Amino acid sequence: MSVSSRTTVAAHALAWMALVCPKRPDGLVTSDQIADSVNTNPVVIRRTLGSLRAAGLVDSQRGQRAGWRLTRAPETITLADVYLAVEPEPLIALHSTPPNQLCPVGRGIPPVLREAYDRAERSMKAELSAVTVADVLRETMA
Amino acid sequence: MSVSSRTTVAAHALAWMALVCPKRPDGLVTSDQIADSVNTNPVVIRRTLGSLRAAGLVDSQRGQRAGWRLTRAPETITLADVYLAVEPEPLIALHSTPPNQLCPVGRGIPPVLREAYDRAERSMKAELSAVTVADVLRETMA
DNA sequence: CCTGTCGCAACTGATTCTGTTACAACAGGG
DNA sequence: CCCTGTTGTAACAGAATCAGTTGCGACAGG
Repeated sequence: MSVSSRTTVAAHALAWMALVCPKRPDGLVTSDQIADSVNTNPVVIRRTLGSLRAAGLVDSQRGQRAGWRLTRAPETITLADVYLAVEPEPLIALHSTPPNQLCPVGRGIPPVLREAYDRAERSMKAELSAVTVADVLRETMA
Repeated sequence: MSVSSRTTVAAHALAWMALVCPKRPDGLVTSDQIADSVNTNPVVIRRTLGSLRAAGLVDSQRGQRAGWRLTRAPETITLADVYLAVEPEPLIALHSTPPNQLCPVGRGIPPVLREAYDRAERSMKAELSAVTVADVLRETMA
């Protein structure tokens, strides 16, 4: 199975905010407006941006002047930051039920695979960290 | 979401075969025996090994002398080969429904993200290709 | 013909994801 | 002090996928 599309939705939302927020007097955009570009439901956007807020990438206001805002310059937000904020699970899953502990392979293999998987995941994240939201927006508009 | 445990099941099966097959006169093991080490159902093993057979990593015989056998030395089978054989999907999914084509971000962002994701996936596979089934078995038995 | 295993289809229950509805909480404007 | 528009969040639906299971035909040797 693939990793869910949450990273894509989050990256899209951030790129759109990087484009639009500077044009607004208060720098705020609503989940409805973002949802219109991503073509999904505002609640999906609020859920995803909620994870990004927990990671410190955006913040939100309630009330009459409600909306969302970037807390960092788009040049300083990488796709690795986005991925980390919305995908807490390890990239590759181990056994769904523990293997046979009476077998030396079943007993010994989980940590070995875990370590190899973790190296692979770190390598993937390193590649993602080479691309910023500003890069994504620039290439998107080109 | 995480990538499914199929890679883990496949790697476990191959490591177990690398350990056990040499001890058998005909070099064959059954899906039942592998399932006992992985602690799952033989049909799950046959499904997974079926993908590995399609990738040329193992083969199988039917009839009275039925069973499975490695077609390559474990030193030449990497975790990238295993992953490739059992996980056809791209690592990170794009939008589940196409974004708004009337928005420049919605129109332009999918290929930009796709390319960044593909670089990340290649980097992950490169790391996986540094580990062979023989490595996994050796570290598992240590 | 008998036996043991593969091959494969079909089904189940659990899980997860995306999308949706509903509504309270909130903050400012009038 | 109410009105408004948005966030925050719970709850639910439908679809997809996964791991596991059952059943049975296909097959190849003894």
